[in-house]
Amino acid sequence: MSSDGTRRRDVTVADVAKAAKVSKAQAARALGNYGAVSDDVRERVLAAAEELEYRPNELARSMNTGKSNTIGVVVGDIENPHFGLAMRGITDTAKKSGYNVILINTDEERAAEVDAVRVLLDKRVDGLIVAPASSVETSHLQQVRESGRPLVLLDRAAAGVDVETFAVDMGRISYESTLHLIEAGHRRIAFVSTVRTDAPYVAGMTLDSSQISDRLDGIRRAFDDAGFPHPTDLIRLNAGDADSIMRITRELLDGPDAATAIIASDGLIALSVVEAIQESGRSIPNDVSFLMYDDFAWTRLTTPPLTVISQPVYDMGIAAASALIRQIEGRKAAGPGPDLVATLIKRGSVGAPKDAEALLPDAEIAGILPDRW
Amino acid sequence: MSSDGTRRRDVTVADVAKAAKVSKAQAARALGNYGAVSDDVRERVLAAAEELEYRPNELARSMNTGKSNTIGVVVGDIENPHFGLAMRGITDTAKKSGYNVILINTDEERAAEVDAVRVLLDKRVDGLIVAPASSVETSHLQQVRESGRPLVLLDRAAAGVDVETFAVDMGRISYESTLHLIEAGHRRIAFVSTVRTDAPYVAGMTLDSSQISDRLDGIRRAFDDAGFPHPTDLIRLNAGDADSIMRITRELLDGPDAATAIIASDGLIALSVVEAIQESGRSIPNDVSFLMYDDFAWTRLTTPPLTVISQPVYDMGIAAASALIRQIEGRKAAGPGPDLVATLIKRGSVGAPKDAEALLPDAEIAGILPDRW
DNA sequence: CCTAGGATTGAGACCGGACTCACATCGATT
DNA sequence: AATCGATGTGAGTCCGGTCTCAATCCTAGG
Repeated sequence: MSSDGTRRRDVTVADVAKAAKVSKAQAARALGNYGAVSDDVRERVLAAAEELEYRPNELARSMNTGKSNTIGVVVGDIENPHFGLAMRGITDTAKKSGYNVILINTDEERAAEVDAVRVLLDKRVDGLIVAPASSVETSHLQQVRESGRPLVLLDRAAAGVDVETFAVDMGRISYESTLHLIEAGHRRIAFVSTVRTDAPYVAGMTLDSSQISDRLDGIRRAFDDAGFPHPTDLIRLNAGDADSIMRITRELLDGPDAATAIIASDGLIALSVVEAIQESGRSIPNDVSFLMYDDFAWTRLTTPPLTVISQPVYDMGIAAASALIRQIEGRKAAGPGPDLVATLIKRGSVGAPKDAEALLPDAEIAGILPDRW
Repeated sequence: MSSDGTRRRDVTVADVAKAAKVSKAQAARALGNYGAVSDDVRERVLAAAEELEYRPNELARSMNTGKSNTIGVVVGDIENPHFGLAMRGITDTAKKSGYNVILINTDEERAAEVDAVRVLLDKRVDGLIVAPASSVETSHLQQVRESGRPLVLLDRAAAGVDVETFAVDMGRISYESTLHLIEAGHRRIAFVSTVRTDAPYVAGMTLDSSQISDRLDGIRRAFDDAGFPHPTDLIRLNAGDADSIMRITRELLDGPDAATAIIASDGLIALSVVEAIQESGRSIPNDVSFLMYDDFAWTRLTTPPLTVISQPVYDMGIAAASALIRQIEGRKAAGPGPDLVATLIKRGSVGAPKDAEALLPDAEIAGILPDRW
């Protein structure tokens, strides 16, 4: 056991003061390094503190400074390396400025998120970084706003919550990527996401995730601009666990009207989609083309290496934390934040569809492609 | 900006009490759900609280209960999915029991870890889960012990720190895996780890990481039992970033005495090793066999899928958090914890070495293999 | 030598809850 | 009707710091 007889009560300033034979106020001043303290007193206090192994109680300190030097982070799933990396950016930045991080995982459940936000507010964090599970039901975030506590959003925007948001322009990159697929000859392009919806997808509908809405918009615009109909039957939302994703993938690839290309909405989905493709005996990109969000290191290791949409996740974490801390400390924004742009990294998983003879790299498509391509 | 004129000072029990026309004590009782309160008072107080949107200040509460309902977690690298998953186990478990988690990343730096522990102690966390960067220099962990605050170790043991530790038996699984490679015909088996050492490796030396020491012991024992000399020249520690790992891998595969099999000490190392192998134009397992720690989903996606050592990381997180919370709440261990055993999952990345004609599946080896193989 | 003004210092209030203690209140018991 | 135990209740203390304020100490200028 630990007990060496004495049940060690924490050493407080009062104890140090007594040992140094000064008033509590003086001891506190010497320890806290504020106010006026004579060298003599300071020395005695510091010596006593050392001797007694005094450690300040941050809780008490926070109580009357009103600052906890802690920021709360609410994400859907840290198990997802996407958030793991963002988290890294956040903690690295926080540490540099002397802040700690309380992390709460919501499993992408709004109820859990509401709870998380409340708990963090109750714990008097100095500010919050939230990756909102829903971009629509955001009353709890508005409440944060009203509480006056700084708030910053990560990864996704939230309707009616006018705060700094650190996310990439999904519409743009989605458009660009879809065009890339269309240019390769694909018309039957599927999109698989775990975002939950009650109603089936229709163009322009409001989804719980602004991110996904934006991506779908990008896809639609690409098809529109290319002059082809957008195959909305291939939009698969509500993809849940690994099994369900694999099932969906098999469905997508079966039948006369099968998809010729699949876009996976995140790294976790990608794993199951690729696994299902491989299991079905199909090859990428000969039988199916594949494109995914997030450039994880392992995407270079598959055969062929995967074409991905790289997002500056670590930088997003840094930017979010920096901005939050700036707000906490009441400083004005020095300038526009860093450009958080996603880029399409073309590797080997996108090729021409099998029935490629049906199409040609027509001027019609080439015409709409930006010059830099 | 946010100010609607009033600089909203937090609503306190005193405010609620006044609004409900009762004493502060009564309001506190009604709100905190303790002591004796008449129905009438309770109703009025709760109504007033609702009206004023009262929220308790957890800091204040923690101050005089001495409980913060927060546990501190110190890991080397949250970006590493290994810890991401463990973290998930921890947060899931903590949430169930009403605890929050403060996460600190140490970058595997001991100084940062010492700091982290101190900060968390100062913040009066109720307990700590640490994945110690060093299994040797553990004075800061002993101090935690002395402070009387519950402590639990994750992933790695620490010398002189007698607390519950949740890690798999690395010696056993390393032995088993090495035997698997030896049985396949390998004699030149390399091991790549990022663990830092000053001196070059010699058998039995003390490393900063008990985990790696145990693995190396396992390898050595396997070679001993199989009756072959352990090629210590292929033990590569101090592997740093991706570039350095790739360089090391190339060295390992070059020359007349090249390695015929490589064991990667974790998922991050594995990525670079495999990339280097592929880049060098070699194929797995025809030119090199490969084995790695941690069964990440992507390891099934490479060609061939990789043979891995699966660790119950999520369960380790759960077990660690459960045990810690049990200690915090002063309960005795109900029984032995769950068995945290690693298993070798044989997939396609281990084959016979190229010069396989030199050897045969001799009885000598078969003899030492456990029956269940 | 005297005094103004800055440097030191200690007492005590305060942050926002939890909790102790002494003092009602009240129905039930005998 | 007097008594007793079980509630109810409010005043006030405490947790461990920060910070205000008035008092005291010095030292240099006059």
